[in-house]
Amino acid sequence: MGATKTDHFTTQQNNMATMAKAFGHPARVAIIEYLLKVDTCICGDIVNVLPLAQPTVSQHLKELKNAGLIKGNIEGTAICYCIDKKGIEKLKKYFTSLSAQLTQKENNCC
Amino acid sequence: MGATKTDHFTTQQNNMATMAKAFGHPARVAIIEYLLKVDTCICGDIVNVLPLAQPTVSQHLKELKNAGLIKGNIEGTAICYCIDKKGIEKLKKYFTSLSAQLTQKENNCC
DNA sequence: AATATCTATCGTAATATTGCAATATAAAAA
DNA sequence: TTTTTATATTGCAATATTACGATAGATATT
Repeated sequence: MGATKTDHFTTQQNNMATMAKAFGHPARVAIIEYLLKVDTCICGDIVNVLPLAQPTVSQHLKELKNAGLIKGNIEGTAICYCIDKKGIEKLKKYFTSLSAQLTQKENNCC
Repeated sequence: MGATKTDHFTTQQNNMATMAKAFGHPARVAIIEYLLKVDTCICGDIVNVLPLAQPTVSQHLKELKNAGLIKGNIEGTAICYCIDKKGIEKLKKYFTSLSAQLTQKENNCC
């Protein structure tokens, strides 16, 4: 085996997993944090900032894009990448909800 | 190759990636959601709830534990698993912060 | 047109993950 | 003590991920 059994879980669960998975690599965390830091969206310098080769960075960007965490527009010869707020918002809402439910429960037997 | 280059990123970035990665599988999302749903912490029935074999579930539980997302106490013959609030809280804070920073910026060129 | 620049894709090697059967471990019940 | 019950570990096969060199495509610049 080796393939995830996505069929057996709900769409929501799979969606959450996909987004979280995209965040599950330090390089992609670094990319998001860099995109947040820089003022402009013209982000042709991501490769220079990361300690990884250009094809590797390109691959990570693709995954972030597929997960709905960043958007990419063609801007002349360069590509303009920026964070997709919707994706971050979904993650925020999910964990905020989890946290709130936990506080309500207070079943701390552990 | 194939191994993540953790050395080149900050501890915080690696920590975030580790926690997010633990959430990056629908079975583990389902486990967290189940632990949240049930009232008690005595969770010997996780295996019966999931569409996966016992060793597979055990492995997923181990990963969630290593990532600091659940806690496990020995409770006689069964093991008492429950959510580790600290972990969820960290994720919540991180994404809440990201979201807040995004709202402040408003540099929506995309 | 030729060149330079930026990004994507392909191909491939190294490593990690997923999943399960078989087995081990440990405590409760008989 | 033997058996049952619950969970962990081991070993292995299938698949996915990570990383990069080589190369392709597309737009600026000369």
